[in-house]
Amino acid sequence: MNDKRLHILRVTEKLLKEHGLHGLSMSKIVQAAGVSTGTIYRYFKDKHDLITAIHFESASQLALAICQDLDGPADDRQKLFTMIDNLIDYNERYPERYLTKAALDLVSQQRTHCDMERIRALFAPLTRYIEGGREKGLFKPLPTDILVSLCLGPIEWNYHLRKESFCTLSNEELLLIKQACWEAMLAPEANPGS
Amino acid sequence: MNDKRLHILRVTEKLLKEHGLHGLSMSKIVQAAGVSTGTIYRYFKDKHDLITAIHFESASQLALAICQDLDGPADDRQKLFTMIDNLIDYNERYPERYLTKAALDLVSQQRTHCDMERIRALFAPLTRYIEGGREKGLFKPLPTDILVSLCLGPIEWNYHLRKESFCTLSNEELLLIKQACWEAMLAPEANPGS
Amino acid sequence: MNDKRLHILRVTEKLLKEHGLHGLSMSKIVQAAGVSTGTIYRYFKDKHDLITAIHFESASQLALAICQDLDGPADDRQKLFTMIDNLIDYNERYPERYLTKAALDLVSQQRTHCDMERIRALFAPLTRYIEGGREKGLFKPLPTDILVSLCLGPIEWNYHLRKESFCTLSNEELLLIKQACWEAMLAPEANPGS
Amino acid sequence: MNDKRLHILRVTEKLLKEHGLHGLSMSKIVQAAGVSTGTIYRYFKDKHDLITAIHFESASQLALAICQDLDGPADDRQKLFTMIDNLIDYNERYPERYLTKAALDLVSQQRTHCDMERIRALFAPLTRYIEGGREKGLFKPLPTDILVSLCLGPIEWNYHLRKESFCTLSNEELLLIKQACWEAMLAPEANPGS
DNA sequence: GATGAATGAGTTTTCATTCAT
DNA sequence: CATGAATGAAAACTCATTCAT
Repeated sequence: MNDKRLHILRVTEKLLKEHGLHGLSMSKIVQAAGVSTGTIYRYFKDKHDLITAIHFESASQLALAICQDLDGPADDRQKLFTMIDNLIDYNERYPERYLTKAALDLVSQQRTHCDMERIRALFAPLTRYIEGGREKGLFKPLPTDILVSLCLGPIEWNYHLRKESFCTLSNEELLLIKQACWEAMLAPEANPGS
Repeated sequence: MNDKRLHILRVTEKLLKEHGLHGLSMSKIVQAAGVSTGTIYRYFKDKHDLITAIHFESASQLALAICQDLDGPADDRQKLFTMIDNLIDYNERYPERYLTKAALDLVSQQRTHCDMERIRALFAPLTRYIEGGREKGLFKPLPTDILVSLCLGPIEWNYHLRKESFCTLSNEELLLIKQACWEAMLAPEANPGS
Repeated sequence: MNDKRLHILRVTEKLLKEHGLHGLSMSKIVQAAGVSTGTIYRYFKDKHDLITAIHFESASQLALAICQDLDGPADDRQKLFTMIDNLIDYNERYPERYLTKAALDLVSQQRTHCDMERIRALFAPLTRYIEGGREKGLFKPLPTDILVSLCLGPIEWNYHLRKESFCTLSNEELLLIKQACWEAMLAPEANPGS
Repeated sequence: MNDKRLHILRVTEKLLKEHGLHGLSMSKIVQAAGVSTGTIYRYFKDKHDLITAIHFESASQLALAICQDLDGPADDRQKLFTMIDNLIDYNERYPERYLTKAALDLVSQQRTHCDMERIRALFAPLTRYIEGGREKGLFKPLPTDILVSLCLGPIEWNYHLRKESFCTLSNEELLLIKQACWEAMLAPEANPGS
């Protein structure tokens, strides 16, 4: 059944968050998941396959979380604010995400092109948003990656450094931050003050 | 001599960058460094100690690189531009740094308080810069960590995702980015356009 | 199966007797037992655990050997003679026992309280015999340990020093010895000659 | 100087008593003795040589301790009582002796014939005592080793089992024990009561 | 399909000993 | 004579993977 596959994935993800890739062994998974050694190899070719699957799941979930409610009718500024809220929400709910991501990065460097494409597809709403804004002349004339870094990078980096200070910020402070991220992307002409 | 300790550190760092923590074994270090097994254990208590030492070195180097030429007479905007240039420089010269950092984070979560203090001290020029600006009313009234994330996060995150596109950017594009990072920190009243 | 655990124990014991704890290595056990490295670690947590298990087995066997046929209807003097015969028999059959015991003592000093209790229980017939005799006024009014040392100590010490001369003694000589051990325990009033 | 050799011997002996042979490493000796690695190898050919030297020292000390004041004018019974007192004294002062002895036995099985002869010579007063008594018809017509086991074995075995109960015994109890050891050796005709 | 005992190559670590200074 | 850094063979132990049941 696919239930078992999912169960193993969930348990492994939890162990990764707790102990990191270094410190993850198949026997720990076996113990924690309550299945037998052989069973894991029925659902995953080998350890690498399991890790890669988790990487894919993790990236997918992040994409889904960020892009939630993005294609609605709101204006562009509001859309970014929504994404940032989504991102903060996601990070607060899964506080160890970045550790996991970092661990996975090291293993799955050779992740299949196919997987990359599927993940990229899940981020499509974000890409569309950025590219749309740039074409309208609203955002700076920079590569998409760079624009994404300008508007979401500060939040991501902050969580990466594990300064979990966002949840302690007041609404005014959060607004200041969101406004800063928004303005960072704006084209000079769209941002007359600078 | 301390030469040998340093030599082992350098070789290990190189191996870490090439194969990740995952593919690092003491015997590989022994071979690559041209020393005997026992020698490593003369200078480092065990593998963990060696990894921790590299982490410390790595963080120190980043701090030194970023804060280079920061205490000169330049104006605040120019100082940030210098730091960003330093950061880009450093990342271009050590393109695998983030892989290493990510790997190290997973191992050295329990790094000693003492080491943390020493690293923090190396970042002091950056901290002083941020706090000075905030007190002058130049920067937004936000915690230091957040301000650092706003001005350096975009670059860091971009490198973290290994989109090594900065070196392909034109000078105009780089200027746009730096300006965006600068404005992200500025207090609303200091940034009349927003 | 528990067969394998027992097999490893037996093989290890043999190696201990041949080379002492000093010359015992896991790889020698692996070779001698014809199992793989990992298998040993399935049945014993680590080397110390294996040694401790052997200690326990060894003490159990000694207790069983000594106390054999002790609870029968024989008179008290005959009972001691039986025990001494058992002890000599056991030592002749396992001539290296003391070497093993000495080796184990050094390692298992911190053997679990639980194990101690189980071993003590196996010696219960001996203890009962001694205490019964003392209460009857037949044996000297001394602690149980001391009485045991008086009646079995000479034989034990002799084997400990590896003067394996008992087997070369005549029946008359053996009888003299046994009689001496018996009289050593007797209360003065029960032993009118002294 | 011979001072250094003696110092190393003493320190090693102490370590042996504390941790057993298993757990004794040259580096521990180096640390505890405050000399350099090379120095040990100036005074002892190798580890085995060092252990053997300690064995010899240890056996010598025991012999000296037991045979102290043995050649005086006292009667035979009093002489045994003196030896037993000496033995108890020695064991109380060096409570870990047997552990050390056991450890050494395992290593020095192949101790040189020459050393054996020298140790045997140190026990000569004891041997003379036993053999003299036997020839007089006072002791049982048994081999010397056996007679030694009969009169000193109980005490030795008791200490071997680390029941350090002798120091808690009253003088009457001690007298009972000594008397028992004495009688154990006596020839039947010399011990009319049995 | 599921199990988990068995495998053994590979890893980390120890430690007696040597030798250049 | 003394030192202690360096050595490297050997030890203890791990763990991804297989396969008979």
